[in-house]
Formats: sequence, structure tokens, C-alpha cells
Amino acid sequence: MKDLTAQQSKVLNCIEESINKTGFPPTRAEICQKLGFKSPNAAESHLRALEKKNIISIAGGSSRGISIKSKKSSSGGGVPVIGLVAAGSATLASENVEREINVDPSLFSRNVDYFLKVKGLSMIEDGIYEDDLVAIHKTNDFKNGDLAVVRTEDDVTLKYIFKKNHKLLLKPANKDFDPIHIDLRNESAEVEGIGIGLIRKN
Amino acid sequence: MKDLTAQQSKVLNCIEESINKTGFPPTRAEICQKLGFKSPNAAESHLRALEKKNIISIAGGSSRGISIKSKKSSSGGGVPVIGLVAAGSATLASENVEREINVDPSLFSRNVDYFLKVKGLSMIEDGIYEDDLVAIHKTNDFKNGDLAVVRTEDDVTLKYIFKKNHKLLLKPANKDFDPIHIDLRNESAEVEGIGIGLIRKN
DNA sequence: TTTTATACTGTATAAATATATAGTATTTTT
DNA sequence: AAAAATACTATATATTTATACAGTATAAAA
Repeated sequence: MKDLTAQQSKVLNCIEESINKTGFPPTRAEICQKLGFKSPNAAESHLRALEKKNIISIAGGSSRGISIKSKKSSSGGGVPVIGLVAAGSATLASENVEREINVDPSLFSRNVDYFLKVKGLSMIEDGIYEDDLVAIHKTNDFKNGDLAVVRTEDDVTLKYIFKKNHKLLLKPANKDFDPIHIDLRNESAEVEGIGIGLIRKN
Repeated sequence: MKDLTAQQSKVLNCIEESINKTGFPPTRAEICQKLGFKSPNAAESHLRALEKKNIISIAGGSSRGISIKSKKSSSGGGVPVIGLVAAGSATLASENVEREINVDPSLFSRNVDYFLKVKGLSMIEDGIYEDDLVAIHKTNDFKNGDLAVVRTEDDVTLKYIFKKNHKLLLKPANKDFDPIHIDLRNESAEVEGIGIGLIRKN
């Protein structure tokens, strides 16, 4: 994206201020008044420049029809949402980040490192549905029965975890799905984190 | 604060929707179009009523000069969590507010007015568990099948709602619970809001 | 060098919009 | 029983507002 000029920034700022202060965008005349322009076309052309640079959008034929497009990911690092893409890479790599969510840190019992977007129906019997966002706390420490994000050799999956000696059991909450048995002497598996909460959007 | 009438709520909702969708408030004409009024004064008088009740403010002499008062203080103000206490008063009155949560406004599809802490198991088959926080958008506008917060004569409940003529059906998602049938000719019932999401803490 | 973008003033106007006024009817409050 | 609030239709209009057109001038890109 091209950079904004000094004047364009001023105009953008003026729009933001208006929305913050009054609750609605400014008119051309108001922009002129605030920035000291004497012609409405001064504001108009700056708006068109901002539109061209894809910063704002202008609704034709309606008053105050200005809206700011790139609603900045408001300061304060949001928590990334990661889709459970097929094979093996549910990492925090930016390719996998679908979006970010600002959450109250005190919401969940432990720190939320990311949200995992659920694919499939393997946990449906315990109220975890497709497209739910499961709050994940990154750790490889777990108790038997925890809801865990487990990276196996060829998959990343969300299941209840049980460990006994060298045997790992990954148990779904859906009778149509079979539990996964892993013998750690033959196969590798790693716990990436545990589920500490859930967000669902209807 | 005085309660809003059904129509006033619709108008308020219309304003919220416009701001959410377009980025700026609606004109009188747009409100009329959306709600099916034929005179701009229908919108005007509802707006003045909302202004009188201190819900919105109207900037005189400027187009689209509507702003929602309570929403202005978006910074800092979290979304309240309300417990479904026994009889009849799941209002936003401070006695019922258990805590507040800061959520990303863009998280859910519509504005979240409060979170309702679920009591009981009546929705368990659709993945809504005890102590889950259901995100509620305040409105009395609903579609059949919506998850609704309904205030009946002696209770406040969260169920799927279906309306047919004068009959209201409140349907749980648990076969051990019976649906509630309400004949609006004999009993009163009011939709306080609809569920648009959910937060669970493990 | 020519074009394009920036950065304005100044004027004009069709269309959008708020807002007043005049009614009618129902419900709620006092 | 009277007054006030609710809930509109219908019409009118002053004002607001977007937006086009005509210029001037400078700086950056092609």
C-alpha cells in the first residue's frame, strides 16, 4: 500500500476524530473548517485520494458516507486464530493465522496463546462444534483427561489425552470416531497445548 | 431508565445495524425504508422519543447526526455478565452483574449487550452447558428457531423460540425437558434478546 | 518532456436530509 | 375523565451536502 501524504493523513485523522467525538463521519465542509480549507473540493479530492488508496470507502449519494476500511487491529496484541489445516502445521506461523481477537486476559483461567478453529465433529458430544474457537494454552504439561492439541506424525488433532507409560490415548467425544492409540516407542507425538476455554459464534 | 417500546427498540436496532454495516448512522428515510414506515415523521418521532429517554443524542442541523449514548463510552466499559437468577429479573441492573468482560466488538456478528450465565441443562444437546456465557444481543426482533432470552410471567429462560400466530413455543435442547407453550392471549412473554455466541471456561 | 498526482480556491447545483406542521387513532398515565 | 405518550400518514420546505466544473500551481513519476 502506498503511503499517505501529510495532508491525507490529516484528513484521515479528522475523519477518525469526528467518528470518535460525534459518532458519525464528517461532511466535506466540516473537514474544510477543521483543516482550514476554503473550498469543499479540497476535502473532496483528498477523500478521493484516500479512497483510491483503499483507506476509506465513500458511499455515493449519501451524506457523511465515509467509512474507514482497514479497521486497525487495535493496539494491544490480539490472540491469533489458527485454522486446523490438514497436515501437520498448526503453528503460529503467520500463514496459518486467520485473524486476531482481542480478549480479556482475565477471561480464562490461564494465558491464551491462540485460538484453534475446530474442524470436524470428533468432540461434538462434549459441546465442541465445528468452527468453534478453542482457547489454547501452550504447554506440554498435561493431566490425564485434559483436552489437548496433539501433533502426531501426520496430523494435528484436538482430543482428550490419557498417558500410561509409553502409551498415549487420544479420545474423541463422538462414538462414531475411534480413539487413537499411539505407542511412543514406535511413533512420535507431541502435546502443543491444552484447551482452557471456547468461543462460539452463531 | 425507562423501558423502550417495541418500536423504539426496532429503531434503535436499525441505528446500530446501520453503524455496524455502513459505518455511519441512518437517515430518517432509511429508517422508514427498513422498518416499512411511509412517513419520515414516523422515524423522526421515534428518534425524539429515544432522545428523550436518553438513549441516543441527535445533533441538530446535521445529516445522520444520530449517536448512541451508552455506546460512546466504549473504551473501558466491558460487557456485563448476568446470572440467570431465579425470578424474573435478568436485567442489566447492577445487582445482577457478576462481572464484566472486555471483548473484541468484532468478535460476534452483532453487538453484544451482555453475557448470560447459563443455569441448568436445558440446552445441553446443542452444546450449551451450565455456566457457559451466552452472548446476548438485546432486541425483541427474532426469527423462528433463534436462541432467545425470553421473559415469561414468572421466569427468564434461554430457549429456541418459535412463534405462530398467538402461540409461542420455547423449545429446549434436552429430551428430558418439556417445551414451554405460551398462549399470548392469556399469558405475556417478551423477548429480551437473542444469543449470538458463546464463551466457555474450563 | 509529458503525464500524473498533489494541493488547493471559487462557483454552482441537483439531490439528500432534517424538520416543521397538520392530521388521525390508540394506549397509557395521571 | 383529561392529559400525555405512542404510533403513525401526508405534505412541504429550508438547509445540508455531495459533487461536478473551471481554474492555478507545484512536485513527482514515466
